[in-house]
Amino acid sequence: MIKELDTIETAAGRMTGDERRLQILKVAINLFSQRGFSGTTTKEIARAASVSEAMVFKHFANKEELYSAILDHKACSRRFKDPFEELVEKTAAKDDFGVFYTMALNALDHHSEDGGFLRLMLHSALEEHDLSRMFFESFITDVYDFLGNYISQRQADGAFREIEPKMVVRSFIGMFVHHSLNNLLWDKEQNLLKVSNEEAAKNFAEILLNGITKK
Amino acid sequence: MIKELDTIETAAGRMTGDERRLQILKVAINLFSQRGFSGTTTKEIARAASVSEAMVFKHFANKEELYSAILDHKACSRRFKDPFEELVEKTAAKDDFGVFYTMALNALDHHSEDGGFLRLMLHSALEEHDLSRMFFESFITDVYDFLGNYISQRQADGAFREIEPKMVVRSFIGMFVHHSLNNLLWDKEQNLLKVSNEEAAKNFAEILLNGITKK
DNA sequence: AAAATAAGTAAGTAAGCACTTACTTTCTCA
DNA sequence: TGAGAAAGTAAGTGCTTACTTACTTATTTT
Repeated sequence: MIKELDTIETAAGRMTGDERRLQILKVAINLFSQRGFSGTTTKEIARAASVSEAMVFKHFANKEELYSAILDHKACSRRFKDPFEELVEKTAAKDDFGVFYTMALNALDHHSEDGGFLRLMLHSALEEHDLSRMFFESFITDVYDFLGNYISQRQADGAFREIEPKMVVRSFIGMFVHHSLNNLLWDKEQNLLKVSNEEAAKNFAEILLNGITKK
Repeated sequence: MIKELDTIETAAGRMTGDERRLQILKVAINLFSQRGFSGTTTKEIARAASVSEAMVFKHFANKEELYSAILDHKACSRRFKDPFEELVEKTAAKDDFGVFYTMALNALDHHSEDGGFLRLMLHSALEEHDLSRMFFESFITDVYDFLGNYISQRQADGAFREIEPKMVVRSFIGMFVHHSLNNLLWDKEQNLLKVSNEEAAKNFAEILLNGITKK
């Protein structure tokens, strides 16, 4: 909302084509995440990027293509694979708390750093755009596989109770995603519940682990 | 999507003012929940209600007021209080599983019966409309109080571990809300995870209860 | 059955939308 | 240094939007 200005990195002035393209893209990401696709006008995008509307259409054939470009940008630029790297050691060490804590904390930090990301995902899911569908198919299914496999393995070890692993994954993801959604949409001032991401991650991991370990 | 026709209750024909008003409102709720506020045109609403656009504006001064009317309608018509009644007995009986199971199942059933409700809430939250803010302030805070108090009480009984009750409530709500969101937005065909509401509610309640009871 | 009232519409209006055209300014390098 | 290329714009285009006006039809009331 007040962010409109700081996205325009170096005031105005002439840029190279690639610079301008990227700048328009970033401005668009910002606006789409705030107002959604149909709620954002190309005029607003141009204004926020301090260029004429014609420049927007020089770089992107139409509004729809701008939206698709966001998909490429977010999909490429995001380190959607590396949170796993950190987790692989912890799974190897069978550090149950470490696995769940790290997973939750990474997600919570990502969500609070880049609130626009969640908003964008929600908007595109509601508008039934490809953006969230592709994210879901490429990333979320991986998370379910990764965590699901770990849980199965620990069940085989006799460490965890017998429950459908996917139900466990869904429960856990639900905890921190819903927490981020609350902070982003309904309880921005955190009147209802104010905790650090570390504290939240710790609580979520503890509840879940106690919930699934054998006594 | 295919629903457009069955909302028009008795084909066309002349209606009384109140009947027509309600019919337009229902049609609007349907469309707003699918496409959001800025994604829905007054022309579409009129078409879906088989009346002229002028009729829409005879009953609602402007598009904004239509949105507000939805708030009144949903807030009044909903039995936002009675899920508690069922819970009160269970809390009185200190039936821990019953409390959490019933809460989850009620919510899950409500969400799958009326998918439009969740979509409407999300749209209005993203668009920063009053609809979801009022729902949050009137209903969600009550849930936190109700469940939070129960948890505190059971902690005093020595039945539950010492954790911030509100963190427990958030964890639990997260489980089933996220589950509904998944079924509604990302995994409609339930390829990733297919369970009945009863099964899901049972699992959520068990995980949470084991997660917070003293050993 | 005439007068009054309420339900309904066809055909607008001005502003806003995504997108284009025709043109100017600034940079680059042979 | 000057020609070609790329960055930039002002001022449109036709269509869609939320909303209105001036009128017609059906139902009640007396």
